[in-house]
Amino acid sequence: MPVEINQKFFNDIYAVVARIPAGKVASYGQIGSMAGYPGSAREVGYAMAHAPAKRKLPCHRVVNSQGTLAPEPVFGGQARQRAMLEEEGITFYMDGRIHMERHTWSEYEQLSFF
DNA sequence: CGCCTGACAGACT
DNA sequence: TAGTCTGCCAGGC
Repeated sequence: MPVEINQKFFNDIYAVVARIPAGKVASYGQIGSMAGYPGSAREVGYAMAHAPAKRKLPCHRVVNSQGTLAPEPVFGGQARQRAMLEEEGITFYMDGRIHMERHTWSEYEQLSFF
């Protein structure tokens, strides 16, 4: 069994990120809280930066609370990340920020009531 | 064990 | 609204 990420923190973070559905986004802080580590937004970002490709995590759906995209070097540029999100149905404001109020992911939305 | 770094967040000016 | 400062907490040295 390969070594990879043994840290429970990272594993828990990745588990939550993997559950983000297409067409939805979640902030770093939100992911941290849902994984059981409130106030660890920066660690979530660190985890994404070291996320092994094998996990196939939708890290492009994890954005900061302001709705702005990751730095240029990530995802091959913000335009690239934006394109991926738009393909999933995410909409943006004129200034380039994500329409957070409309796309932020809520666990409850996973429950099918109808 | 101490100090710096970071794909953040929220408060403050 | 934008720019700056401080708090977070694990990882790397």
